[in-house]
Amino acid sequence: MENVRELFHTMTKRLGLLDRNCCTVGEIELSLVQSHILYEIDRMNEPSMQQVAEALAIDITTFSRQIQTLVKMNLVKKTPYPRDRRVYILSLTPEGKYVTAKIDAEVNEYLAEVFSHMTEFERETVLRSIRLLNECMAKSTVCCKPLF
Amino acid sequence: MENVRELFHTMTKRLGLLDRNCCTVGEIELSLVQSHILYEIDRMNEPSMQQVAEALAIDITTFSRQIQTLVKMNLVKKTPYPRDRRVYILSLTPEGKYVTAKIDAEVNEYLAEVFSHMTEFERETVLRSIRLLNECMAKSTVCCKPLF
DNA sequence: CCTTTTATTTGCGATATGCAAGTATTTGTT
DNA sequence: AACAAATACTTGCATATCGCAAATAAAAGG
Repeated sequence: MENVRELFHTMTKRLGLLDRNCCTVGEIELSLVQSHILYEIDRMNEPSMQQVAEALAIDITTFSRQIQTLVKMNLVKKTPYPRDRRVYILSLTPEGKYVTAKIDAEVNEYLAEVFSHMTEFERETVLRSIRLLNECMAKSTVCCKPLF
Repeated sequence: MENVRELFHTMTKRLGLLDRNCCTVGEIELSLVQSHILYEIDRMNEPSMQQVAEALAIDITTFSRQIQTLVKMNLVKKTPYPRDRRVYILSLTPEGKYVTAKIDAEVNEYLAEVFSHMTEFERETVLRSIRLLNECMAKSTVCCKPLF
């Protein structure tokens, strides 16, 4: 059996690099973490602070401060939750939505470029493989368990 | 076409989580970055500072300081390169080798657990897919280009 | 010999991090 | 109702990380 870790190491390294290209939209400079936060808020349904922080496995205190920054940048809105006033619901402002959509488009463009080096069949196989891998990681007892 | 980014987002998130479990060996606490540095030094052939920093796409100044820390921890050795005295060759100390091997074993164990949820055929397919993906990312003009 | 380039280090200011502790609110108990 | 315990979030603080600009030191090119 060849070195499986090597394979994963290379992949994560390259995905990381790919990721880093995707954090500037016009005037706005985002850190990687911030772009992930925007992505998660967009994806989740009226999430609370806790929920997003947990989904991204970010410490809640760090997360709290990141959100403060994003609110100041006018990308995220914090709405008090009427049924439980300890809770804040997070959402994207119109500007936040715009930025998130831009980043999403850019990432997808990058990925399309990567996939352009494959045949249609290979592309299907790779995507199916990633889907399967995600499922199996979700099943794993080692990581990810409480978070997804 | 479904959302490809979603797939990659989930995968990188989970790989990141998996990674985070792998940075403590006995008394020694490593950051994620530090464990990647050890891995690269181990893998490369008598690399210089530059080479490792570049392979990991870490800023050279940050890298310099990380190496100082790892040298203090007695995990990495810096050897002056006789042919060019500006250069330092990096290598692992016996302790560094031990720690790196331990981490490697742990990661492989985690991966084996993830793969245990697949059939042999699926496992082969997934590994082949990752290999292909790595190749295509290396070919990509968007990222990774000067680095690998 | 002197200018330029290259490899690495240091100064510094801006963030990011996470633990401990604090505030505010809700929930559970009697 | 009253109060202890739990929960959601924020702030203080000490530490770590980041990357640009500048410094140092050595090599390479004229």
